[in-house]
Amino acid sequence: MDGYAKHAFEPFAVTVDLAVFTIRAGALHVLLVERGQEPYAGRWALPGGFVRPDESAEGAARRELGEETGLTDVSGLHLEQLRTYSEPGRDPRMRVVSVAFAALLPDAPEACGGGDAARARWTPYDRARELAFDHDRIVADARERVGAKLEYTCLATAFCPPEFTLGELQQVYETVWGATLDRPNFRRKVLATPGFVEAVPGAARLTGGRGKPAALYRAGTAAALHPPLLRPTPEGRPA
Amino acid sequence: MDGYAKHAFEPFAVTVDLAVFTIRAGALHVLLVERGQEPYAGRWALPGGFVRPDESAEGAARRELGEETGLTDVSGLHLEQLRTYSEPGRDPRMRVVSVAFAALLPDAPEACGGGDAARARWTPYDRARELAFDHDRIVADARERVGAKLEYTCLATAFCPPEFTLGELQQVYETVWGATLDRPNFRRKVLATPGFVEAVPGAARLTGGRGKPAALYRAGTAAALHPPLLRPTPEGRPA
DNA sequence: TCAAAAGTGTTGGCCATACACCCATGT
DNA sequence: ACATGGGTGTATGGCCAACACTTTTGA
Repeated sequence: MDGYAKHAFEPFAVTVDLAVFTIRAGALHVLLVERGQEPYAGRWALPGGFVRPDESAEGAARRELGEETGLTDVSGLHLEQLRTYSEPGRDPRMRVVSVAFAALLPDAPEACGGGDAARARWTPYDRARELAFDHDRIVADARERVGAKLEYTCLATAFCPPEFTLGELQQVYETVWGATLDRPNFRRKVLATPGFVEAVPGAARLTGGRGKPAALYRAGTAAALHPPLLRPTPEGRPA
Repeated sequence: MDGYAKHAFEPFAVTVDLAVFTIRAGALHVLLVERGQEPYAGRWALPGGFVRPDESAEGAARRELGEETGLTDVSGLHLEQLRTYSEPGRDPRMRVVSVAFAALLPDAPEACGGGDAARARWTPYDRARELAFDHDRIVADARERVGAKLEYTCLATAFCPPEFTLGELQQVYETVWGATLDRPNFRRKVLATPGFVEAVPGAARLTGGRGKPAALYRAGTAAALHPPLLRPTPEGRPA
């Protein structure tokens, strides 16, 4: 931080890029926007934009999130800094350093595509390929981070509406991890963690027609998960 | 990323800040430099500097790490992006966005204080207070991250010289966590994790004069730790 | 009456904690 | 001889995966 003067640096542009996830129809989806101009015109990309002079990167990310999703109250949504991508040449025109964020939403407000992007669309994660710039990598990093964080934080509730059933919560895990979990054990683990979820005293909701109505829960106040809820070892890992 | 033009942004300065940790005399130390000019002249700060036009933030961090520590081969050392600090006003003069890194070194090359900093010094973590800018927060974030990563990665070997004893490795954990661990159990857990450490076939080294000579180990190739090595619950946590 | 989903009970095995104990070296 | 640190053995208890079972609804 020493030895700088006004001319000691070349100006950098600082942007934010957002990997916004939701779960729809049992599949992980990510919000993409279609680029209207070169470079990468017509290609899909992560939403994002410039950090303004008077705001932090977090502020910019939250503002963009609101603009792109059309959500008015974006204050309570989970937004997490992922990492910063700074390779020279990641934008062909100029030096752009981008602070990437991961955001999690409950099943999506269908409306999206406000802001300055041409179009916006929820895309199944598996089909979010060949994105502009280095966004393929960013979205892969974000997905890995989200998957890992489900293990040891209470993050999964961020994918759920304000009131949800344990079955829905379990589907979040199963969708993000691509694995199936044992329902009785999942239930016990969640309920055994104080502050993960809290029961809603009143009603019970129908699951989708068939089956016993499930109890409703709200997100609790805890942030960390002790002990963690580990994803099943994919194959013969020593653990 | 849409809608930019050469004038669409105010120039930001982009810097890196490094929280470089080592273990000395059984205590966690962090590398600090003394600032030679305003603001915060005379105060201690994290080493760091501007990202140059032709290098990434990682490249800048590695370069600064070499300059500040005097290490010539800095290629194998653990360097990890922590997060980016971008609050407006974190530097009183101008808009500076800083990408912070955490680095881990084996017991320190005594020589430090090259580069453009006035002086540099290894400081016990507990005395690294009232640093310049928001560096108090950065160093605290870095310490927390390192402590957490010891649980589920093989990172601890980054604090050790190329060949080390299990006792030294255990001291890394005990120092960073501020807890004592059971030696037999620690040993078993480490050896039960394939790729964490590998035995050095040849010699055994004296521990410091007294005691039975300890076997030597090298860092293995594994990155993750399954199952994790959890820090002892400080006090009656439900886990 | 059956299917489907929620929820409860139970058991067996694994692992980790705690601690006892032996080994090798310097003083 | 003893202190010091390295290393091995072992048993108890807790946790968890697996699965059987009951409950409540819609069709």
